[in-house]
Amino acid sequence: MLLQFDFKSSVPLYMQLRNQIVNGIAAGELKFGEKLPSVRGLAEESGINAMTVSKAYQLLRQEGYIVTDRRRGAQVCWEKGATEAAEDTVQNLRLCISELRLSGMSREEVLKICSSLYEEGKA
Amino acid sequence: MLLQFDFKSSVPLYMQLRNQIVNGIAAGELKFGEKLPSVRGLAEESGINAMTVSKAYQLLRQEGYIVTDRRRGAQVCWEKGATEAAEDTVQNLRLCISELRLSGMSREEVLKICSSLYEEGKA
Amino acid sequence: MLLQFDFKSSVPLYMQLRNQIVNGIAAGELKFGEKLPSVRGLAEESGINAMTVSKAYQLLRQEGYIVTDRRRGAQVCWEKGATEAAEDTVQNLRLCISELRLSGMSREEVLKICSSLYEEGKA
Amino acid sequence: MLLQFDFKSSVPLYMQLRNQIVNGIAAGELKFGEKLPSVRGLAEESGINAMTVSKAYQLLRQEGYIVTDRRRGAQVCWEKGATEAAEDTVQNLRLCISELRLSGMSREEVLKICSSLYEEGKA
DNA sequence: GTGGTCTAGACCACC
DNA sequence: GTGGTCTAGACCACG
Repeated sequence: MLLQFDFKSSVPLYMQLRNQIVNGIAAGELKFGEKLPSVRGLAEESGINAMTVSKAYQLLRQEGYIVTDRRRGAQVCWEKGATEAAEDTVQNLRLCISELRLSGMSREEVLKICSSLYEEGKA
Repeated sequence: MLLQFDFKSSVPLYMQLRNQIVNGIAAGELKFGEKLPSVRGLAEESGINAMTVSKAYQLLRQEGYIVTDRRRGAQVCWEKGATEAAEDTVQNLRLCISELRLSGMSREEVLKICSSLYEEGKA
Repeated sequence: MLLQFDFKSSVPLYMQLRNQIVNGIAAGELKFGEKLPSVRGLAEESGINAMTVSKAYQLLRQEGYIVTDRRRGAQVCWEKGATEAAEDTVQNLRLCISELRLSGMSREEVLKICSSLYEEGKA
Repeated sequence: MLLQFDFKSSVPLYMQLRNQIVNGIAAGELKFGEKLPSVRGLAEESGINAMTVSKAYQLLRQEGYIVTDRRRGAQVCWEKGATEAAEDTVQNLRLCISELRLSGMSREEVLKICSSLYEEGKA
C-alpha cells in the first residue's frame, strides 16, 4: 500500500495517515489481521515524524480499526459494526452531498459516484 | 433557519457556520437571492464573535456560495455548477463511505442514506 | 460613454466611477471641456446613490481632472502635466507589472499590452 | 528584504505587506523556495499585529505565491504561469496608464518606465 | 516554535 | 447600519 502525504494541506499529517489506512482497509488493500509497519519504519520511509505516526495509530486504535500488541506491533482488526463515529460520519456525508448537489450534480450522478467509491478495490 | 454550534468541537466555529449555510442552501432552506443576516446580527444571536462570522462569510463568498453587495449585505447566490472544490469533496466522500462500509453497512444501505440526504428538504 | 458598476467588487462605487471617468478622458471618449452628467442624473440612471456620485466628482476635482461650476455643472478639464499622484501611480504600476511578470509574461508581452492600453481609443 | 509600512495609507496593512512580497518575488529579492519569516517574527520586527501578517500570508498562499508547510513554515513558491488575477491586473494597469497619459507622458516615456520596472532587480 | 482560532473592543470607509 | 480592518492577548493543534 502506497502512502502519500500533502505537506501543504490543511489536514494534519496524522489525520492524512489515519484516513489513508481507513480507506485502505475498506478497499481491501489491508486485510483483517494484517500487520502494519512499525511506527519508526513508517515514519522513516514517509519522511514524517515518529510522533505523528504514533498519534495516528493511537487514534485508529481508539476507533477500533486496529489493535496494538507489544510483541506483534499494530494489526488491522476492526470489529464489523462496532465502529461508532456514525454520527460525525453522517454529518460529514451530508456536507459532501450538499456540495456535490450545489456543484450541479443530479441525484443519479451522486449515487453513481457513491456506489463506485463503495466498490473501489473490491476485486 | 436554526443555527447550532458545538463549542467543544474540533471543527472551527467559522467552518461550522459555513457548513450549516452550505447545507441550508442545498436543502432549500436558503433560497437563491435570499438575504443573510448581517455579520453583527448573526454574531449576537449565535453568541459567537463578529469576526468569526465575518470569516465564514468571506469563505462562502470566495467559494461562490454567496455574494456581498455593499448596498444590500450578503445574499445567497451560488452559481450552479460553478463551485469547484470537487476534488476535496470526493476525497472526503471516499472517507465517509469507507467508514460506513467498515461499520458494517451494505452498499444498498449506504446508497439509501446518500439518496435521502440528497432529497433532504426537497419538498 | 457607458458606465458599468460591479456591486460585488471590493472597489468602492465612487472609486469605480472615478476610474471609469479617468479612463474615459484618457481614451478620448470624454473631450476637454465636455460637460459631465449632473450628479442626480448620473445617480438615477446608474442606480447608485447621489452622494456616491458627488464623492467621485469631488475626488476628480481635487485631482485636477474636472472643474465644477455652479452654472455649468462639471466639465472635463485636466491640466496636462499638472496632475500629481505620480508617486502612487508608479507604485501601483510596479505592482501590476510584478504580477504580470510572475504570471509568466515576458518583457515584450508586457510592453505590448501597455502600448495597446496607451493607444486605446486613440482613433 | 526591507519592509516599510505607511500607517496613514488607505491601503490596508495586510495588503501593503502582500504587495511588497509580490514585488520582492518579481524583483528577485525573494528566491524560489526561500523561507519567509514566521508570522510572529515578522509582526514583531515590523510593529504590526500577528493576525495582520497572518492575513497577508493567507492571501499570498491563496494566490499561489507562497506555500506553507507545517514543518518548515512559509516558503516562496509561485508556480510560473499559474497565478491568475490577470483580469483585475489588466484593469488596474489600464488605469495606471490612463493616469500617466493624462499627466502628459508620451507613449515612449510610459513604455520606458514599464520596461525599467520589469527589469528592476534583474541583475 | 509554528500557524490557526477565537475573543472583545475599537475605528473607519461605504452607502 | 453595513462590512472591513486592526489590535492585544489568549489558547490550542501540530510537528
